[in-house]
Amino acid sequence: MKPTQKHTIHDIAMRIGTSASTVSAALNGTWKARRIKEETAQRIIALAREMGYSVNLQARGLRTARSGLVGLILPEHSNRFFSDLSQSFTVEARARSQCPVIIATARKPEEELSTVRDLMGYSIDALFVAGAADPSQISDICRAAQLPHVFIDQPCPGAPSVITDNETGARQLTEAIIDTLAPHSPALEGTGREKVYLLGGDARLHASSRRIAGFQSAITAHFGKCDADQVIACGYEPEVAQTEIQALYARLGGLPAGLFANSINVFEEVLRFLSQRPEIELGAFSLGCFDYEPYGALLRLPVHMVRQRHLELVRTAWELLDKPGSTDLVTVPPELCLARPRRLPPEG
Amino acid sequence: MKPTQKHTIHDIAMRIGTSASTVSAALNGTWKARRIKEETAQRIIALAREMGYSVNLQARGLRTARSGLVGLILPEHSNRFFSDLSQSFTVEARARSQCPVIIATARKPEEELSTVRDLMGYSIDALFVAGAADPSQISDICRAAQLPHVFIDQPCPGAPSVITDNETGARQLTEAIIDTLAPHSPALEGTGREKVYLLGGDARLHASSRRIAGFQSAITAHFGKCDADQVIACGYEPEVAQTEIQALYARLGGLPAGLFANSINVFEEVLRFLSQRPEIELGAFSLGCFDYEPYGALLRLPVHMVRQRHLELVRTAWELLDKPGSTDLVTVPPELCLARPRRLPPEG
DNA sequence: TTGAAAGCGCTAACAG
DNA sequence: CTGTTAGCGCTTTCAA
Repeated sequence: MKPTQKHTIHDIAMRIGTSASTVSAALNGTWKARRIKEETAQRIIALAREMGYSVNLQARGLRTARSGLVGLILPEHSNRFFSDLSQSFTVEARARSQCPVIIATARKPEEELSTVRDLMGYSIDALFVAGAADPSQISDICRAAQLPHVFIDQPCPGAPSVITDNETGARQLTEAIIDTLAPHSPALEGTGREKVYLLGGDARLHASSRRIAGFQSAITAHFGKCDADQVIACGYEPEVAQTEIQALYARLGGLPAGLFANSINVFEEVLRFLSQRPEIELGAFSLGCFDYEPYGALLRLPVHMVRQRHLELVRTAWELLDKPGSTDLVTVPPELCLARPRRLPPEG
Repeated sequence: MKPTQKHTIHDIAMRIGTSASTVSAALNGTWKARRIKEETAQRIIALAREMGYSVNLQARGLRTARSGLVGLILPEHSNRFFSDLSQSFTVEARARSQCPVIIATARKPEEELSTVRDLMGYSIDALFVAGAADPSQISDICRAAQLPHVFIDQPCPGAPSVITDNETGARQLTEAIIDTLAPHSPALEGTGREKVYLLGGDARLHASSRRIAGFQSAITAHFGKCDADQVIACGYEPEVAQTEIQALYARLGGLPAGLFANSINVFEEVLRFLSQRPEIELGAFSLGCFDYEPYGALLRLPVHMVRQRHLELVRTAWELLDKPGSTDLVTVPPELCLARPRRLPPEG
């Protein structure tokens, strides 16, 4: 109960009357292989516990050229998806008796690189990279240092990557939006208000382009065509999204039949806009979000959501690491979270 | 551009034609103090960069008995407050050129302790503990190992702690709820529906008890008294909170004039309940939440919120660490996030 | 202005 | 079954 000073294996060796290497073996579990007498091992272990001894992992790491640390870099902590990832990563790391080191790099390429270098200085055993701004440079550095690494969410050409199946997810989400469309109203025909729109995202990015493809395929399957104006890939900036939703509303002279919000930020802006509209308008509006936010389920307006399977992503990433040399791009289907049906029609 | 193998200061020393100690000094910044010729230092630095060299921090740490790592343990990542804390902690750590190691311990005391021991094995330079389930044991271990540590959010007697000023925050939140109460309706007098209630939390916990005190003081100041039944400290379990809100509604025969949700979980249950009520009932309902959730501002119902100042908490914690031996309990006032006034009366 | 040498605490041959 | 020895890569006296 009072491990006042830092003890070393030598202290223990001395008190037991044995050598440091025996103590080391007893304490790190290799004693069976080293044919240490069971009783000796137990005595050592018992004393160590009594003294409150704990190994110096820096020393061990220096000697073994490993560290027991596994890194995860991600853009930010304050984001549901990434904090879910952190959670899963922590659980999986500990299950493998590794110590997770999670660092947010603010979507800045330079910060990503310097963080990677930092982590390499600590001899981390592996690096996970989620949502990287600059995947290939990171991969270059890791490869040069022979550091096993894997990308999550944002893939890297030539390096093992695991991402969500954006196209399938988008198709399913679009179908759900279509399924909850209000009954067809001839009055709206030709106004553009009878259509479903996709808002947000950057068509040049891998993820967005797949989502757009999924959206278009579902729309075409159901309506026979998908007009160019139904895809508003205006990026991820909240201000821009807000402007666009307002513009769309003005152009159509009201809400469209349905909307596919292509990211949590965009969704937030849509809600902000909707919170200013009279409830009556929402009655015939079908909304979906490609991202997950539990509060979405608490709105009075039903919202379909797509949720990335963070645990699956992390587990798959670890598996990719286990078969070295792989440059696979693995895809994990997301989870579709359907809104419960509307309970309270606007007329109360 | 191709740092293929791991280099050491000896490699550099050899190629420059100098000694390892000179290289070491040149690279770690002590070269001025060691009176190394500027030109030598620069040549070393240039070559190191060219070779893509990076120090082995485990070796440095072993030698110096430090590590450059600072730990933060917290209950979970998937929680707005804690992920905000992680974010601030990361920024502050990097500003001090330390490497943040953030680990979630699932509110399990054993996991907290084993994580602390793990981290101590890596010779972390300091430990931050947020929302600990078992503060005093953690503090004991740290003190025994002479590891500087500080508690955030959940204080520890006898150890430096920084927490939010719960009483003031609760008083302000209650006042905000009172300020937005619907005009007094004589019909409700005596039914209990004219009162404001506090729901959730555990009166035995430090934080809850301060919040209850703040609530009662604001209520008493305004109404002249605060009945015992106005405080429903039913814990943090969502199921229980859901039951309680339903029971309250049944008992009063409708929504009360106002409600103080004493945690994010409880708030979520309140919203879940409200999402099932017709909008017309919400017109005369005043809601506040002691916690912050950005989606709260996107609801059609105005919600007042109290937000802990995560950056302030982290900064203050770091300051406490800088004046060693302190066992202060420092309090940081929270931020009151007032709902914008109701824009859309129920009649649309 | 610099180099040599010792050693941080541990592990892993290699001898016994 | 166990002890001795030789480092892992770095920092830090101490001498020169």
